[in-house]
Amino acid sequence: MKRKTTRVTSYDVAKLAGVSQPTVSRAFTPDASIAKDKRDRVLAAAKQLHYLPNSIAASLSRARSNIVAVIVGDMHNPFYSESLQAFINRLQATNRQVLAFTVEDGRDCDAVLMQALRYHVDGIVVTSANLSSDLISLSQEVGIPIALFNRSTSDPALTSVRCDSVQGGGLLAHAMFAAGAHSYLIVRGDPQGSTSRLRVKGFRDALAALGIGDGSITEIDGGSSYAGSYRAISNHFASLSPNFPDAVFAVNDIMAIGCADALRAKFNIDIPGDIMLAGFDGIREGRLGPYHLTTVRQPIEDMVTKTLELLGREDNGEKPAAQINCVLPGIFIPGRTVPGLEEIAPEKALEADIESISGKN
Amino acid sequence: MKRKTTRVTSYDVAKLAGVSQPTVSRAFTPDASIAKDKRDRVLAAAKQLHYLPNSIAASLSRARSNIVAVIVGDMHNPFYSESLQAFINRLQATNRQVLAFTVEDGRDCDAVLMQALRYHVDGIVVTSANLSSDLISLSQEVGIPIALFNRSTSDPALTSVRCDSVQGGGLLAHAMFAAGAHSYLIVRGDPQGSTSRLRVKGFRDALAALGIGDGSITEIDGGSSYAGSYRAISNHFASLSPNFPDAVFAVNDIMAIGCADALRAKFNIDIPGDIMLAGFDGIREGRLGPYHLTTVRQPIEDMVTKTLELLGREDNGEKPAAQINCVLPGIFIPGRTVPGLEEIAPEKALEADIESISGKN
DNA sequence: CGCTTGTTTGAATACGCATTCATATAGTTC
DNA sequence: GAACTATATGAATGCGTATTCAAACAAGCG
Repeated sequence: MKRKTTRVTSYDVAKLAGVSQPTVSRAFTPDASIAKDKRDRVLAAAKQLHYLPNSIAASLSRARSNIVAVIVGDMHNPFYSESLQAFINRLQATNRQVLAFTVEDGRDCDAVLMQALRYHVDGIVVTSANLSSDLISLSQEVGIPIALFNRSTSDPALTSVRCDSVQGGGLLAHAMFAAGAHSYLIVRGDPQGSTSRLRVKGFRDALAALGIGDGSITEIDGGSSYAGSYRAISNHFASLSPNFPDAVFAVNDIMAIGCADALRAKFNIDIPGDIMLAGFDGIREGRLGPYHLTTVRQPIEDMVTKTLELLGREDNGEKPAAQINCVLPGIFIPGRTVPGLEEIAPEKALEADIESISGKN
Repeated sequence: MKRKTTRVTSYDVAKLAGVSQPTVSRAFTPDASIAKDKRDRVLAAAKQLHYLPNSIAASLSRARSNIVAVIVGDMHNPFYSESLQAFINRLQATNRQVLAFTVEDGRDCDAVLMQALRYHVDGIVVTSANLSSDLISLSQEVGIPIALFNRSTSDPALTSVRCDSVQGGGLLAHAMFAAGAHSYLIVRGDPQGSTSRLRVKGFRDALAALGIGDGSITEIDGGSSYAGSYRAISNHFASLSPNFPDAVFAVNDIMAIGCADALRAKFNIDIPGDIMLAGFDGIREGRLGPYHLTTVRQPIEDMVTKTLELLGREDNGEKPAAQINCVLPGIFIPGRTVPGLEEIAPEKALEADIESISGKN
């Protein structure tokens, strides 16, 4: 006796409106060839019967689901929940749906990717997760395009969109150097991912060009998380005390925040008075009062735009001749964790920060 | 010449394995009645052909999609992105997918809800959004259950799960009173939603019972956001100066954080030395070093469990006799924004906070 | 008026799987 | 070995839509 609500189908509507089923279908298709009066009759009948076109059936029939899968890796990093949010908003605006997946840290995203493939989604966005080449070729086989978001890849079968980590790292190095830093500490992230590596590279290369030798730069492993960085920098500074570096570069904002909290709580360090600090990503949390992180913002909106454009292009069968690795420049955001950078009046900057944290409410 | 990848179907696999199509279907169904050797043959053939069962087709055939829609209202409040994350994790673990939607602040979620209904999802979770009664009855008509998350409702057609705002508000009132507060400021949230109203009620009722009269309590409107609260409390305090209240209760954590930032930046107020502060929700941001908010945590995991249980129950046709409004108690989290509450050793509390911010990385 | 062009329409069918039902096979019991 | 029972299998069908395709019709033109 389950689900006695016998579904209303397009046939029911057709009967009531005195037309055929295909006509009902056409009535709900924007550019279909159908007489205005018929469409009106159909829509009226549909409303009367509470008819809702079944998108599942439509997907099957059209061999196109209007669904995009978004696989998010590190949901503990606000950058990725901001990204997910951006994807949802954008896709929703173009009448597509988001099938959302998460992958536990370190777990392979293969199982999850498989799920997405089964739904014959129009495309798959993979964020901060490592996928096996088996799955990549499977997706090729099935004909579902995959795009990496904020990850680069050497696999020619994959499209990727990311922010220019090298350039961004360089911007921060220049800022800290200009502010007078002599000795540097780099707090690395996930050694697996390309992102951390490239940011560090950009940072170090720029310092090298400025004449800062390797002897003035130390690297420690912050595990890509708040807690990891908090602990890593605590341990490191404890062993160093009181010979601290002038500047700390954490490869992302959430780690920089962890560093800030640790330095203040455990070593009573003033930022930027005693030590300057920079992050990367431009997450909203970095704009909170106690931080005002100097950072490089990833242009999320543009990256989302580009990602969806590339996915759509592939989906239309336009196989790119060469691999597409779209790299967008990062945007330097002067904060208060590196001295001498207030380009806008402090009060203005504060206002902007406040707005950026919670939209236009 | 689009999409020349002619899909591999169960028929192709059947042919290769030398069985019928239903046998292929059974091979992929866990508890189906099928001989082991056949299943192996089928699975081998499937692998060889890169066959992936088409979940869309299965949904259509089974009249059950294994998809749950989650509609999130205020994505700028981390509580909701944490909730979304919890839903994704939980559903994924039970082999179901999440179709994620967002609703702009203030916009009606009707259009979005309609989309969800069209996909014939198994259930819809609505978070922090207001839906019209038209849509509610439509969902009834179509037979798709809806559950409200962190929202209560008087509509008997709806199921809801939320945290006990009244009890939680009371807990905070007691804590602040015990810490010696005499005059109170309440920063309200969205006047539309029940959540803010009930938290304020719980807070005020408890204070009244403790002998604090209305004359000692002021309310201002914080607009439910960081920026709104920041500005509201700034304006209010500017007009008050220097006669400030002893205690500020913001109806949610993100607002409390906004208050903390404003009080510190604009009035150089020490928390809790000069003024104590409390929030509500238990978001991760509240555990960051500069805040350590005293708050009431919503038991998200339990709430998610309960929500899905209720959705599933309805989906199986078990129409509840009466409306179900599940209310779970909030958990008092002693922080450092109300004095005298460190029940655990400070260092332990700090460790716990650090972990809670970024999982077990 | 005959012809062509263009627009609507409905009959038929495909999409890919799950399920029902009837049949066939293997296994059990007396 | 007959009479059952349990288990496996395949033929046929349904899920609800979109899309052919051909027929019907209206309009435009010489």
